[in-house]
Amino acid sequence: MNSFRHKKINTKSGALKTPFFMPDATRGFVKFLNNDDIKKTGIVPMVVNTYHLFLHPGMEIIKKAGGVHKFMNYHKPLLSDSGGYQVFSLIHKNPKMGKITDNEVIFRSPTSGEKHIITPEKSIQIQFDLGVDMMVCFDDPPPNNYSKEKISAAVERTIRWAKRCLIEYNKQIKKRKLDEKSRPLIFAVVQGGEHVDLRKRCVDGLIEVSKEIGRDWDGYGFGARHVDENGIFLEEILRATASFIPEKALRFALGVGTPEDIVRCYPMGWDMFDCVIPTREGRHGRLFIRNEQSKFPTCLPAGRFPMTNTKSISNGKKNTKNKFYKIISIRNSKFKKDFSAVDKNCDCELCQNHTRAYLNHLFKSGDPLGMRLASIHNLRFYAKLMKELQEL
RNA sequence: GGGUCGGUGGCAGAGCGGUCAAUUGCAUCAGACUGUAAAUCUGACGACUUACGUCUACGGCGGUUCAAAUCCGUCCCGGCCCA
Repeated sequence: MNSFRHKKINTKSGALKTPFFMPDATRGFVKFLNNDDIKKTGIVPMVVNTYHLFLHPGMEIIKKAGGVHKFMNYHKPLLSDSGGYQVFSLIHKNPKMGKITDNEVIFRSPTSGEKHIITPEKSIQIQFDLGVDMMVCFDDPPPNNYSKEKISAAVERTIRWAKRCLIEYNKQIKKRKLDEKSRPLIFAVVQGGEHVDLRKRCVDGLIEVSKEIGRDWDGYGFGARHVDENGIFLEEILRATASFIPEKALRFALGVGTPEDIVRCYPMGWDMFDCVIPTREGRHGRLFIRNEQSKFPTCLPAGRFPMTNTKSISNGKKNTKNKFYKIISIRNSKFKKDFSAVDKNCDCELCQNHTRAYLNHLFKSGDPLGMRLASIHNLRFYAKLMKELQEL
């Protein structure tokens, strides 16, 4: 079953081989890093966010700049998230932040309090204006602990919205005279929480939509959270959902994840990943280090690689045994006098030039340089991990 | 020498009779983070104890009071003003 298919996809900004990881450049930048930093990590595609860029700097500026690539001066593949996640992270988590109706979502800007209405059509229009290479349907990702009824309602809404997105997509393609080569790829999103039957229903509904409208989805995303409330990876849900998705479509595990989660998802058929973890954890002083003793990835295809849950249910503590990597918190006092490299086998700017003691000092001093170097290191870790997966 | 204002936990700085082992910030020590409201957030932070709790603490000593970081006396130390 674990067929390691390496798909090659073509976008107007270049080709990509799966699997690949995209860091989140939500507002058009990866915090603390410039394009040269990104390039040196080996990372190529990135994710930008429709809602955040719509708010600031606003579409007038982006259009005037000639699209988000030109604005960022980043001319490699970019995927835009639709703003659907903000329905979850802003509104579902805090109803004061806006309102969801069947027709639209009213967001209250977290910064200004200003109200903005996003509809599926508007999200797609914005994404075309951004000029990205890959776009995502506007969806409604409910928290996994909602009742099954509520999650089912979100599934149906997500399907209805996907239809509106696809209609708008076709409209924009026509209006902008785009062809197969120049059009952005479009991804539907599968909701359904922790319910396999709802995930199945969602994929089926999305397939129906594509038949009805007469255009296949280029890919399907796994929506909402892929871990339960205890942080336990929803292995069976991810596996089942991947199996429901049409074989030739791309499978995008939105928001996945830890290195461990990515490595687990890939054999299930997931091709693309994005996550804030490498950069956010980096900014918070947590550095990923490859475990030399680990036999990964050579034993991965055989399915014998230890895929321990990050947290065990019984005691809530981390199980780091047999992991192929570990994480150090560089702010911990034990690194104050540690003059070794963060990872002596790493070729990133941090590990090649500085000691743990120095990075500890940078973090203790609160200087942005520490956060930059840590982000670079973690992205380098992810880039190398993806390369290994690509070579399986 | 006279006057005056002050001396509080690693630092800064609240409290000005009981609800004070003492607000808050910083520092320190841990932890969390999964389609980024995150350079954020949470917890611990006098000693001993798993905990209940006990002890020692608001410059020193001595008073007043059922009760003092808080009131009084005195001494020591510091800032400012006058000689």
